[in-house]
Amino acid sequence: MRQRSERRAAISCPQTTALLAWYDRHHRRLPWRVVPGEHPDPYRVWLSEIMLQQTTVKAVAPYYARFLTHWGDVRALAAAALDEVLKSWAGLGYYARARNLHACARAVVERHGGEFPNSEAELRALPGIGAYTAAAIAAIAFDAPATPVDGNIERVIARLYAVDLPLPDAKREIHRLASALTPRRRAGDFAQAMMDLGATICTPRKPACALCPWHKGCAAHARGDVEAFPRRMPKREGALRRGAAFVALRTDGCLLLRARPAKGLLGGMTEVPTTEWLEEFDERKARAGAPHLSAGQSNRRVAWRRIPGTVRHVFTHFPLELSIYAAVCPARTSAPDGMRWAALDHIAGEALPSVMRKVIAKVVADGRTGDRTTAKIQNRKDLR
DNA sequence: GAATCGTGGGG
DNA sequence: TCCCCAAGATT
Repeated sequence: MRQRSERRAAISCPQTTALLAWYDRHHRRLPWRVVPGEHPDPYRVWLSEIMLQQTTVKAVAPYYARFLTHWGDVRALAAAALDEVLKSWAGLGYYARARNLHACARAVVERHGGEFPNSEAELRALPGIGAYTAAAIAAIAFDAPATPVDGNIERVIARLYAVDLPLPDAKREIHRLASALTPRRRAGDFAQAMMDLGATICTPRKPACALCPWHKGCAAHARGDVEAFPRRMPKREGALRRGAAFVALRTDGCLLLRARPAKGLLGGMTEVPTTEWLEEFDERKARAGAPHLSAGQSNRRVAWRRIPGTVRHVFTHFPLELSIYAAVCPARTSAPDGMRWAALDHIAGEALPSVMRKVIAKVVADGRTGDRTTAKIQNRKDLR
């Protein structure tokens, strides 16, 4: 972490003034923003900032609304069970955020009496709040002269000054440059103004420089190669991993599920049973890893059927290809240790990450499980 | 400092 | 189809 005292414009420089004026006219209307002049609820600012980490505004909006209907303040969220939070977060990705969100709510109640602290340092000490988010909350919720630097601001600043050093090494320099522009008053508006500028004008590709309040002083624009900034270090791509996933359907309309380990990839989320996901994948061995399902005394193993094709999914650091197996078993089939039967009618409420919904949807689309169960899930829309 | 950690949309 | 990357944090 970098907690250095930053130099700020004693009086707003012309650049700062111009951007704030632009923001007053062209700011985005977003669900977590309040009308100018009103003080935002720190809980809502925090909730939106956590959700917006590496996540688009469009994706966040419905989740934000749903969270507020369930948990209107930090005490309500702190009192919730983690499982319920994970269920509401399912599909949004980066699930450590949900675990930290819950831990943070409890920390705010226990350490701070249910009120968010207003200093960057205290915010930074809370779970899931890093340098960016601490500065963002301080500036937006408490109007403190802090300088959050997100991907938008990195791009805007890198272009404005034609920063040649590639990211992520340039982060320090970009933060210094952004700090120097941050006004003592309206720091929150200034930060949001740069984000809005980056999101609507100074976009990664095909920026609308003609509409930019900063284009006259923009070094990258003067050079004529705006899109070349920010420079970035090339990133290695992860090797393909493979695995098998097993979708067991019971004739009474239930699906076999289990919980993933609390930490790590998709930590704490729900899944259908799967093998490990490895670069070295042996389909024959994988098949042997299918859950052993038998019903009552008859003790006949259910047959697993390979669904043609695969399910592909791309995680941040590796692509995944899953072979899918399906089985239909009698209603009295019991669940193996550590697994449970979940009603398909309530599958939408399960903490299933997107990759698992894809897997289940694949079986549904295949549509050859051959009984009423198929018809039941084929009618469900929440699998997409 | 480098790896890990999701997902969906846009060009 | 492929590639980029979005209001980053944690270990």
